[in-house]
Amino acid sequence: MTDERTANDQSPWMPFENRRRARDEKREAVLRMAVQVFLEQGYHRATLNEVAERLNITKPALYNYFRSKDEILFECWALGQEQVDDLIAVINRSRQSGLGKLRALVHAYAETMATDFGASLVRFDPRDLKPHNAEKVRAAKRGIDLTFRRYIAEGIADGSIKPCDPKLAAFAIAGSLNWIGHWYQRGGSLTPDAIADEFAIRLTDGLARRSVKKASAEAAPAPRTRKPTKGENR
Amino acid sequence: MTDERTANDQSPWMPFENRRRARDEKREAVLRMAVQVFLEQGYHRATLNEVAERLNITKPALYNYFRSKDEILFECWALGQEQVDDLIAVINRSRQSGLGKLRALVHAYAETMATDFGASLVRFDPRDLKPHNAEKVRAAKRGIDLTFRRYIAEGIADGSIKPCDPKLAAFAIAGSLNWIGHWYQRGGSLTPDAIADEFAIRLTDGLARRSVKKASAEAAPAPRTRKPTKGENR
Amino acid sequence: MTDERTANDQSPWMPFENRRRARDEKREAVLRMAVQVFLEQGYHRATLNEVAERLNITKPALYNYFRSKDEILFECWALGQEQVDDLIAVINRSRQSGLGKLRALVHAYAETMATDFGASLVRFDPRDLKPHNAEKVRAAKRGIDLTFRRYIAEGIADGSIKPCDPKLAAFAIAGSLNWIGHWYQRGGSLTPDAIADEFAIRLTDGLARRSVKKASAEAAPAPRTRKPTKGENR
Amino acid sequence: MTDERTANDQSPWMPFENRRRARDEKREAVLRMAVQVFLEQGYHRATLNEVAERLNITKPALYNYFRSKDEILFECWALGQEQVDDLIAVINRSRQSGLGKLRALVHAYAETMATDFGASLVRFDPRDLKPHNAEKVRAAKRGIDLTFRRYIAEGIADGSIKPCDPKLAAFAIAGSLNWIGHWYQRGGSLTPDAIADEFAIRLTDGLARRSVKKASAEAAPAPRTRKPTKGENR
DNA sequence: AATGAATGAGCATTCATTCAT
DNA sequence: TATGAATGAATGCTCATTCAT
Repeated sequence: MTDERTANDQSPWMPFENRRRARDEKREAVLRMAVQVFLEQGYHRATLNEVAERLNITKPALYNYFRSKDEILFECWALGQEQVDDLIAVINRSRQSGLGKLRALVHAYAETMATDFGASLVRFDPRDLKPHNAEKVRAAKRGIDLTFRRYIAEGIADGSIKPCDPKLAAFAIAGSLNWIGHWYQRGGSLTPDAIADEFAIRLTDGLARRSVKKASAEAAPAPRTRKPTKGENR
Repeated sequence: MTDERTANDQSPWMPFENRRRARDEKREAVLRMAVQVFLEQGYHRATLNEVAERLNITKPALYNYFRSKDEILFECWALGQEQVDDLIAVINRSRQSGLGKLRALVHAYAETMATDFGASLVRFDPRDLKPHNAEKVRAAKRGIDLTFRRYIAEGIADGSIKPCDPKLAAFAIAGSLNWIGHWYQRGGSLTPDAIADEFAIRLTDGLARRSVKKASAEAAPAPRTRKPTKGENR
Repeated sequence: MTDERTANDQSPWMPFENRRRARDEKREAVLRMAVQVFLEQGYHRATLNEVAERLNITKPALYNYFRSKDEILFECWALGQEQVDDLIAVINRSRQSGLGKLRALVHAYAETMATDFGASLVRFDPRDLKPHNAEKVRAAKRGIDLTFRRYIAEGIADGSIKPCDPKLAAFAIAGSLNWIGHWYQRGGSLTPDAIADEFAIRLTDGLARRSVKKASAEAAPAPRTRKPTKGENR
Repeated sequence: MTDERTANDQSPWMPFENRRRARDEKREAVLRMAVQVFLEQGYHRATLNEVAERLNITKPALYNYFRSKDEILFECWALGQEQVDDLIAVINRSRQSGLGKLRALVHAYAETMATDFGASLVRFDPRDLKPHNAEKVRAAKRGIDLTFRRYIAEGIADGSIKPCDPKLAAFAIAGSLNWIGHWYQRGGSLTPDAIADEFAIRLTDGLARRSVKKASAEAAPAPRTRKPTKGENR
């Protein structure tokens, strides 16, 4: 923590840059500690004192970086959301069948759920946020849900996924994944990657026109289709 | 103590019975209102005042029926757990394949998740309870999880379920189901029964040695998506 | 509780008398239990529920006999005060020297302090009473104090007591005695009578123109320290 | 408050010192006010609000210095106990006969009883404390009692005190002294010093092998520790 | 940028007391 | 007379937030 400070004193050329970097680093450090404490104890039972103490600072110091406890909560969520947004963006850019995209999303999302910020997406309660932010959260959740549905619809359209109700299928899959955020614990017998692998298969196998096992046994190349326009999914 | 009272009246055991029944009814009314408020606002944001006011009584009156806020929380959970215990007991007594039991459990559990007390099983935080009760909750959760795994293992043993890791499969299924407690809202477009039907198929189809569709296609020429005869699932 | 009731029903001839007697007996029973609980736990920590439960009745039942908790407290005190008043009345009527009266008072007061109602004289706080009653208590306390002083003054006048400041002497003696109410416990190694004997000597010996020891040594060749015939002390 | 700032510029280690001192001073101020309110109204009737308001702060501010109401009570008691411990330590170090030590203790203890913190030793109820602290209090009380007994026993051994039962003698003396804490009021006609003088003589005269009066009459220089003149009061 | 101190708002809980039965 | 139920009043305590330094 004091490292940046000293660094700052030693490099007077870019004091501003350094300061801002130091500030951002501290901000992040707060979030990393906060998300941990919030997950560990629950948002309401967790106190800012606890967060501050673990950072070896005092409570009011937190207010240099955040305006309120719920803003901290929101930022924790936002970091997790950012991860998901990125991961969706990558998949969106990829050229795969609907099933392929769905599997990629399941895999990546499962891994995310095993991180602190990822878990914060499903273990924090939007009602603890200011209405303004709560709405952002709800919108983002809807967005993720729609992405699941879209991939499924794409898969149905391109024949990689058996016809089904995308809405309920998405709920089922998302439920399994979100639940990871509740039961996964670091240091358990399962690595996030293993979980992700397993879920990517299991959750989509029932939907696949050809199950993974059979498909790979037959060595049939994954059916590829064009990417349908968004309008088509809806 | 109440003997003179009862003896005094005409129906010796009625008044006492009546009193006790009235008391139990009120206790339950409190729980029904409390679970509603707790789900609606979240345990910490909800105040006993709110619960009491909605019941047209005053806060201290609640203490005639419960010793503390967290005891109310626990009792809400307990009512939900009771439902699940009952439902598992019934399935345990039934003579079905592992797959059959699993499907029956999925169906019944899904329906339970759509009730207030059912949702309280997954939306309340055991850490809000006294250690004593928190442990009971955790034990019960473990119990449910083990039931899922057991049915799967049975299914693998009797050939109705494809070989797989019961632990992860159980997590995946339970996750989907538990998530219902988070998104289901009364008055939505989906009835609990419809959800339960759909989940019973979808979540188990991937595990079944023969998928529902194929199996029914072979057995009966009526390809059903949504609503198979209930008898079939169970 | 029901005993009086039945007795009442069986002897319809004097129902009124019986009722009143029963009522008074219950009233006293309440006071005996209350003083015990109050002493044991302290007035504020003690609840009427506790008192009632130990009597196998319910809290509101107490209100048939007393108007308020502090009235119970006052009545406990009053019973103790009555004892002291009686005991002073007896001594006042006796024909003794001032020293003799003082010793008699010390002895009797010490014994009283070892009773529940006696202890209530010094262990309850008048500020817990309604102003009306608090004033009665204070007046009575002053009365006792004045009695001590009067006996001392009488003793000085009649030569049985060495000249001294009656006020401070009374304080010193009363203090020792009152303190008994704080430390005495039933079942301890000292009997109330033994304590009373000892205090009667010790607290007055310093005041006596002739100490007990010397006096008795002159009168009788049996030097006694601990246990003179009761008659002698009084 | 501005003091630290100025001091800060001049002496680097001052501000911390100053802060701590300021804090300690405030803590003490709280205790001084609290003991006053507690004595005045009784612990249970006194509210932290009252204490805070008299200090021109708000209730929660008190929690910067103490963890709970009963901790404040305990600290009040502790300050008084400290005084007594010190005073006993001094007497223990002195070279006097048992009688001399006893008289010194009586005198000093009497004076202490006329202070707020001294009175708190006997007017607060250990049962209002957490078990942990209550035990400390009881142990300390036993310690004081034993000190009285020890001095008496020493006196008997060295011949300065007439043979007697140290236990009861200690009770009698301590009772008189403790009672001071109940009746003494600032602004009364008696000064603490006068009371102490009087009690030191009166309470020990009965025990002395030679009474003060006689002894001084015989021209034996009274072995005095604390307070020579004022013979008039005696 | 950081801190000690203070505050305001809120909430669970307790308990004497009342009342209808 | 006794009870179950309900209430009002009060209070200790917590904690996010602010402010002067």
